[in-house]
Amino acid sequence: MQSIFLLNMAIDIVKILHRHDLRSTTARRLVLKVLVDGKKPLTHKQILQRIKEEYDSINLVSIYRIIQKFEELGIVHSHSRSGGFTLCSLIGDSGHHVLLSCEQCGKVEECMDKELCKKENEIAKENGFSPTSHLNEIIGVCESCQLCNT
Amino acid sequence: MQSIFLLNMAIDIVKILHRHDLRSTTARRLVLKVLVDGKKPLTHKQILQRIKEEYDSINLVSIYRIIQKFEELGIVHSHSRSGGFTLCSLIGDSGHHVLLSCEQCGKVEECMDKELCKKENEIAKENGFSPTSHLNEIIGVCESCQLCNT
DNA sequence: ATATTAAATGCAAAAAGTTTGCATGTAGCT
DNA sequence: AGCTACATGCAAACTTTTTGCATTTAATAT
Repeated sequence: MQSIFLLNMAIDIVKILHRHDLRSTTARRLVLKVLVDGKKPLTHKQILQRIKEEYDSINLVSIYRIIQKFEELGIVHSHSRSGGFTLCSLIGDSGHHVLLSCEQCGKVEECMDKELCKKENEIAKENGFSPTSHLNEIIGVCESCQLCNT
Repeated sequence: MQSIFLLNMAIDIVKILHRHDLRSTTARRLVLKVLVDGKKPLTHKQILQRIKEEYDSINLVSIYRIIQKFEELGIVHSHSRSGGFTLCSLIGDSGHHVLLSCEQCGKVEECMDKELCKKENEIAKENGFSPTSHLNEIIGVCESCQLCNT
């Protein structure tokens, strides 16, 4: 795999990797770049597709391993969903991940909410749990599908 | 498959099925009974195991189909989790499902919370979503594992 | 620059979960 | 009891995810 595109890759990407004591490999840079640019949760396959379209080909297995590593280090969250796929999203510092998934068009959006996070920590506490992370999914019908239905 | 145990099966089970216009088959009664008795989320395989242990053998495929049907009718929720398995739990009328899963011992508890439900509906509304259901998972360390760690 | 070494990747194949097609069996009804 | 539509079992397909091993590569020292 070549690294032609390394030059115009945001420096942050490499920084993030080094900050976590990760070797800055081409595959890792690409996965991270796609997640940053994507600005929304992606499945492993989608990550692969985007990398293929925009850059070069890498192996799906590597994406699994990279995501796993990123997750261990707290760089991404992966969220298993019914239907047999898993969404991966960057962990920001803006609070708590909530997935809004439309049961009609299948679109998945993501939003953040700090209050929800707080509330969940309370629930954890009430049950004797020491929380490390949360996952939320709200299933419903999105705005555009609601309009179509009328 | 015999129906020896049909006699001492709570009448509610059959009622629930009929209320949803479902044929009261042995397999469905067993799945429902195990979920009711279990009082906690179970995977498809766990449901199968319990049925095998306590009653008779049925096919895993049937469990998948039964759970799918139950889910369509709003009798159960299934919650995909990282690690490649899906938990099925009865939908009660006590509010909102929250899974508390311990990352050390793997134990999964379930609790209900109406406020969380309300908060999530607000979030959905803010994002133009018309919510139909929610899923929550709080990952952390349970009480007993915390004690072991000290 | 080159060599070294531990770590990361690619490939193939296995493993696990889930779905599908089809023949058979059964619940609910007459 | 017989009919019919629906449910189940079985085998096999399909999808996602994991694993083992040989090869390649990043980071470091020479």
